[in-house]
Amino acid sequence: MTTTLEQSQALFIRRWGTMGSSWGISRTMAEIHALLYISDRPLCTDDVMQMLQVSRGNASMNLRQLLNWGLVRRIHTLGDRKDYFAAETDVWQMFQTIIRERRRREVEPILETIDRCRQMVAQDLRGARGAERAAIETYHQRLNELHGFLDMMNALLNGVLDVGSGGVKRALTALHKLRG
Amino acid sequence: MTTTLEQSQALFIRRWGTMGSSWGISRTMAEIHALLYISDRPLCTDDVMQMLQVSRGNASMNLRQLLNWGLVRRIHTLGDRKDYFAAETDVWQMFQTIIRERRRREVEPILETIDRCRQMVAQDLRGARGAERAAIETYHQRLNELHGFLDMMNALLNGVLDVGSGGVKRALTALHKLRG
DNA sequence: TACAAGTTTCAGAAGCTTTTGGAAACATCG
DNA sequence: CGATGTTTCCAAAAGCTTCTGAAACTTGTA
Repeated sequence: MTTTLEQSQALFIRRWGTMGSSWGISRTMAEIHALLYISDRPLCTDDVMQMLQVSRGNASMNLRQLLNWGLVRRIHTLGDRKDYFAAETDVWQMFQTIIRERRRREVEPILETIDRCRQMVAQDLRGARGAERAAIETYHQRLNELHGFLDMMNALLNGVLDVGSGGVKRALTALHKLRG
Repeated sequence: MTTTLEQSQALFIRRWGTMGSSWGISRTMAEIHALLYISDRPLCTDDVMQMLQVSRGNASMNLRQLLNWGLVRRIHTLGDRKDYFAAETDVWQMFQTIIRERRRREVEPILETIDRCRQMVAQDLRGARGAERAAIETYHQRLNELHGFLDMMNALLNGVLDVGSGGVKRALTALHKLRG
C-alpha cells in the first residue's frame, strides 16, 4: 500500500532529481539530497538504496559527494556501527553552500581564463594595424565587459550572502516602497 | 600559421564551452555562442562549421537553439542568400535572457511541484496521529521553507533585473559604505 | 587472530546525450 | 518552372556519464 504522503514525497524527489540534472548534479545525487531533506530522521545507506532503488555503490558514491559539498552530514549513533546521514535543513545555509561550490567550480575558472586571454593579446594590440587591429580591439573589449560583469555579480552575491535572509527581505521591502 | 589572437580566442571558446556543459547547455551550443560573442562581424553556418570543426547539422541545430533562447539573432545581407548570425553583445541583456530562460525551465516547475505536493498531504494532516503525523508535519514544513526561499529569490532577481546594472552598482557602493 | 558488519572502489554494462552525414524541404533567381 | 544554393530533419554512430555488483578494504568485537 502506498500512502498519499509517500506519493507526494516521491513526486518531490523526482522533481528535485530532474532539476539537479539541469544543474550539473547527477540525478541520483539530487534525489538522495531530496530524500534526506524531507525525511524527519537520519537515514542509512540501506534506507537510501531501498527507497530510491539504487545499488549500494551508487548510493555510497553519491552520499560521499554530498558530504563533500557539505550538504549532508554523517551521524553516528552510540551502539550502532552504521553510518546515518542527514541533510542540512536550513535553506539559507544550503543556498550558501551551493553558491560557494558553484562559484569555485564555474565562475573562478572563467575569470582566470579571461585574464589569461587578455594577456595573450595585450602585446599584439601594439603593432597591429587595420582589420587585424580592429578584430583584436573588439575581442579585447568584449572580454573586458564580460569580466567586469562577472566581477559585479560576484560582489552582489557576496553582499547577499553577508546580509543574509533578513537583509534581503529588508532590501526588498525598501525597494518595493520606493516605487510605490 | 596560428596567430596569438587565434590561440587566445580558441582558449576562451573552449572554456566557455566547458562552462556551458556544467550549466545544462550543450558544449557546442556554448562554443558557438562564444565564437559569435567575440567575433567582430556576423558569421554564417560555414564559418561556424569551419572554425569549430562541427558538422552542418550540428551547427544548424545549435544556431537555432541560440535563436530560440534569444542570445543570437539572424542577419540578412542584401545580395547574399546566406544567413548570418550575431550574438547579443550587451552583457546585461545577455544575463537577463539567460535568467529568464532558466527561471522558466527550472524554478517555475519546482514551485508548481511543491504546491502540488503540499496539497496532496494537506488533508492527511488532519486525521493523522503519532509518528505518521510527525513525518507529515516535518515534510510539510520543509516544503514551506523551500517554497518561501525560492519566492524570495525570485523577488530579488526581479529587483535586480528591474534596477539594471546601474542600480546594482549603486546598491553595492551603498552597502560598502555602510560597513566602512 | 579470526570474524562479522559495514563501507568504498572499480571495471564493465547500461543508458543517455550529442554528433554526423545524407536526404528532404525550402527559398530565391533567371 | 528548373537550377542552385541553403537550411532542416532524422536515423544511425560515437562519446560521455552514470550505475551496478562483486571484490577489496576498514573497523570494531570476541
